[in-house]
Amino acid sequence: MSTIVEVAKRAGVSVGTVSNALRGTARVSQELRERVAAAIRDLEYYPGRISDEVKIKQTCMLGLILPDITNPFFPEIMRGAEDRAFERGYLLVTANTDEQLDREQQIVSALRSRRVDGILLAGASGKNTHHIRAAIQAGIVFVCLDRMTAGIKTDGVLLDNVHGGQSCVRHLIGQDYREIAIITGPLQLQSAKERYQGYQAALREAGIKLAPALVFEGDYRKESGHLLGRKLARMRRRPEAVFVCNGVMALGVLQAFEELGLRSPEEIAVATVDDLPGDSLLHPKVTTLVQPSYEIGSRAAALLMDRVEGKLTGAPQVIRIASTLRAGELEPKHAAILASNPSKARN
Amino acid sequence: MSTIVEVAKRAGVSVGTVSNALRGTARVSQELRERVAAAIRDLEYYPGRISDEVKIKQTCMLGLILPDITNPFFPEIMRGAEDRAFERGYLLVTANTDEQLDREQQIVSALRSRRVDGILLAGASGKNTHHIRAAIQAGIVFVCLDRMTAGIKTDGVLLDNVHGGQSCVRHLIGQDYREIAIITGPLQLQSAKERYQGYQAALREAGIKLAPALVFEGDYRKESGHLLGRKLARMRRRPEAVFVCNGVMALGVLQAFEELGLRSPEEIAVATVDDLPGDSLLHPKVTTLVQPSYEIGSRAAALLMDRVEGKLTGAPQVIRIASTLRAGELEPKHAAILASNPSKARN
DNA sequence: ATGAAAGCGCTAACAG
DNA sequence: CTGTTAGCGCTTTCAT
Repeated sequence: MSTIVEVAKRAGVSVGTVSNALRGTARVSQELRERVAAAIRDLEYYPGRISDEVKIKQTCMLGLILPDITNPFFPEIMRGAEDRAFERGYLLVTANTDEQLDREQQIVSALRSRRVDGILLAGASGKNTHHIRAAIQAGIVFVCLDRMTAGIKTDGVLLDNVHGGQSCVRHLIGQDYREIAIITGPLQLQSAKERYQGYQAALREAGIKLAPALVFEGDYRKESGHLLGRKLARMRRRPEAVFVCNGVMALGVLQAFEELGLRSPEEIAVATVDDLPGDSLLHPKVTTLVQPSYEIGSRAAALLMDRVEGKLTGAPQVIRIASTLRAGELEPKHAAILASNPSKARN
Repeated sequence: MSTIVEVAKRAGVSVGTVSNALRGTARVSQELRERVAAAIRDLEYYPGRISDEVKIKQTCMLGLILPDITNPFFPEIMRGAEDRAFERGYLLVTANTDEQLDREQQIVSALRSRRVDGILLAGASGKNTHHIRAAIQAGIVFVCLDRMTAGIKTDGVLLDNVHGGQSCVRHLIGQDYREIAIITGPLQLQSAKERYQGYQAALREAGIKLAPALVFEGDYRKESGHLLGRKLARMRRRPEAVFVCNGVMALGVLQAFEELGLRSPEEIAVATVDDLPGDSLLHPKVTTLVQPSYEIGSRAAALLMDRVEGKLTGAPQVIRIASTLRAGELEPKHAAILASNPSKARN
C-alpha cells in the first residue's frame, strides 16, 4: 500500500502535483501528468479517503438500522436506500438490532465513532432514546423509516398505516364478514397503533361494534402469529376473518391454520399488510396491503442525503406513503353475492 | 462536535492526558481524570476513530458483497456475518451487486477507498476479476462465500453442492421417479456446476442415463424458474420430477405449475435447494436441501477476521458446509411403495 | 504523572 | 504551472 508521498517521490514531483493531477484541481503539464500516471501504475497506488475525512468532516457514509433483515419486508427497503445512496456516492452501512434496544445503542455508537453523516432508523421499540438525542445533538442527521421513534422529532418516511389498515378491513367488511379479529403488532410501536386505529375506523364506519375479545396483541414476529393463530382457531366462537398486522405474523397464522386443518378463506378469511414472505402469488387467498418498500427506502435515503447536504432545511417532515390493496382470491361469501348481483363484479 | 483539543483546553490539561484518561493507556491522577471527565461531559465529546485509522491502517470495517439481499437466501448470511463481526468490534458494510460485474467493481472500489480490512464476497458471475486481484494485491483480504470466484485463490465457505445435489436427486430416485429434469443455475457459476454434477452423479449411480432434453439452464432468478417451469409443464413427454437448483427459481416453477393447473407432486414432483422464500412449511410437498445460511455467513466472517488479524496464516482453505435434506411430504409413488412394504416406513 | 510534539495520508492555501 | 507547508483529530513516544 503505497502513499501519495511515494508516488510523488517516484514521479519526481511534489505531493501537491500528484494530488492535482489526480483530481484535476489545477492544471498540470502534460509531462508531469504522465510521470505521475506512470508512478501510480507502477506503485499500484490507490487513493484512500479516510485521511481527508479527518479534515473535511464528511464521510459520505450512512447508517441503516433495521430490526431484522431476515424479515422480508426489509430487504427491499435496503435496496431502495442503497441504490439512492450509491448513486450519490454514499456508502450504506446496514445493521440489525433484533429489536433490542441495547443493540441499537451499540450500533449507533459504532456508527457515531465512524462519523457517519446520517442514519436511517427503523427503531427498536424501547422508550429510552438518549442515544438518539445525543447523536442528533452531535450533528448526525436522522430519518425514521417505517416507524417513527417516539419522542424524537425527525423526518420520517412511512406507510399511511391508518388508511391502509382501514381499507384492508373495509374490504373484508365489503365481503360481508362482520366478526373480524385483529392481530396487532406491539402496541408501543406507532405503526402497530395506527394499523389498529385503521381497524377500528373501518368497524366504526360499518357500524360494527369493536369486540375486545377479538383483539390480540402480537409482536410482529412469526411465533406470535403462530401462537395467536392457534388460539383464534380454537375459539368457541371463531371469528369469520382476521386482519393480521404484518406479513411475518400472517405466515405464522396460516401455518397454525394449516396445522389445525382450518381452511382459509372458507372457514376463516385472512387479510394482512404485505411483507408476506415468499411470494404472495402463492397465497392467492390472502388479501394483502401492499407496501412499496423499495420506495420507502429510496425516499428516506434521498431525504436523508438532502438534509446532510443542506439541500433541505426547515422543520422535519413526515412523508406518508400510500399502500395499495390487493384483494384476495374470490372468497365464498363474496362469490355468493356476486352470483346474485353480477354488477358488482367490477369492484 | 468538539475535539480532543477542546476537551484538553477546557480541562486545563494536555491532549495526551485526555487520551490517556480516556483509554487508560497510562496512569492519570484522580484529579485530572475527574477534570477530564467533566470536560467531556460538558462538551459532549465523543471520540472518533477515523483519525487514528489514518495512522494505524486498520479500519475494523468489513465489506459483504452479495448478489441481491432480496433473495431470501442472503439475509441469513448477512446476519451470521454481522453477528460475528459485531462481536469482534468490526463494522460490516453490506452491498448488493445485482449480479452485475460493473456494480461489483464499483463496490469494491468504494470499499477500497474506505480501506476496509477485508471483504466477504459472493461474486457476480463475470470472469473479469482484475478488480479483485488488485484489491488483494493492495492488502485487502477476501473470503468467498457461497460461490468461489473463478481464478482467484482465496478462502471460501460454501455448501457441499455436489453431495447436496446428489442426495436430493437420490431421494427422488428413491421414490421411484426416473425421469427427472433439472433446472440449473448459470453454469459459469461454480455452485451451479457442482449441483449439476450432483444430479449427474445421482443418476449415474442409479443407472439412469442422463437425458440432455431434461437439462435446463436457468439463472438463479425467479423469472427463469417461471419460464422454464412453463416449458417443462408443456413438454410432450413431461418428466416425473424436477430438481430446481435454487429456491427462488423453485418459486417461479411452482407458480408456473399453479398457473397451468399442474399439481405437484401428483403430476410432477419438485425438489430444490433451500432458500425457498417464505417458509417451507407452507410448501410441504417440496423436498428441499436445507442450507445452514447463518452458519455460512458466520464462519466466513470468522475466517476473514482471523486472516485480517493474522491469527490464521497459510494456504487458502475452502470450507464445505454440509446441507441436510428435508424430505417433501409423502409423494404418491412412495406412498404406494410404503403400502406394500411397511418396513420402509422408517426411512 | 504530565506535557510537548511528531506523525498518519491527504488536500488546500500559499509561494515561487 | 509546481513545490512547500499547514493542518485535520488522535495516539504515542519522549522528555520533563
